[in-house]
Amino acid sequence: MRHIKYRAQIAPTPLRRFRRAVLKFYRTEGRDLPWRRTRDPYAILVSEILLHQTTVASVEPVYEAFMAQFPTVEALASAELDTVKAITDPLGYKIRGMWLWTIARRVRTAHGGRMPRTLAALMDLPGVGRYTAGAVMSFAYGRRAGVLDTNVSRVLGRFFQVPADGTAERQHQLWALAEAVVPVRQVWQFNQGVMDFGALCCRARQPQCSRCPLVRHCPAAEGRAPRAAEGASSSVWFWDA
DNA sequence: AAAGCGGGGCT
DNA sequence: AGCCCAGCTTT
Repeated sequence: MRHIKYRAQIAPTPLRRFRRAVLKFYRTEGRDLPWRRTRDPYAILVSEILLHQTTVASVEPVYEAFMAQFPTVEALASAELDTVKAITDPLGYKIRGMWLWTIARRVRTAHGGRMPRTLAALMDLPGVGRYTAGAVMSFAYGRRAGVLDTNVSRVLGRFFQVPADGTAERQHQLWALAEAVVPVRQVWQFNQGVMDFGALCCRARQPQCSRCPLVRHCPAAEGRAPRAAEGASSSVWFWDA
């Protein structure tokens, strides 16, 4: 077997349980964020780039200001770079203003003014990696693409017991999982939900296991709460396909 | 595989 | 003082 791609195979029960819990979590506790009120791929992309290694609370006002001043990709393409950077620089990672401006100009010149519609075309844009491209595919276009950010990495790593070494192999496994767990329906709600679940419940520090719907089935919650007596292990394995 | 980007928030 | 934050690009 040549050119083998890893695929994650997850036992059906933990997978379904995980999906159900995430979707319910989003219905009941999901955050109301400005970039969740639109399906405009341009607006989604702007939000995602501003959110790189930056907290939601910091991004919110900047996103509002950015969209007010540059409501369309054409508006951004026609703007002076300095006016863009004036808005985005305070967030840090100051290259992002240049990225957004360059993206807009490239969309105008190379894509006829329309946002790219495929994962590959999106990833070809400066500052757009696999996460951001997947976010646009699922949040703007409703496509079944995986998203792996710091939240999803932590949640999947814990629940599906991916060893927390900093290796490329771990990243590989996490990406395979991130794509495998996305349900066929309710892609948007699920991907938003995993991130909310990670941000609000399965947090990096002081995870809220006591109010976690999955605590009885989570290997990482050992000692934090009673485990289910049987069938609790979320077996995950990988093989060449 | 590792470094660099970066300011803000929270412990 | 240290860790974390809806990552990506460059050595």
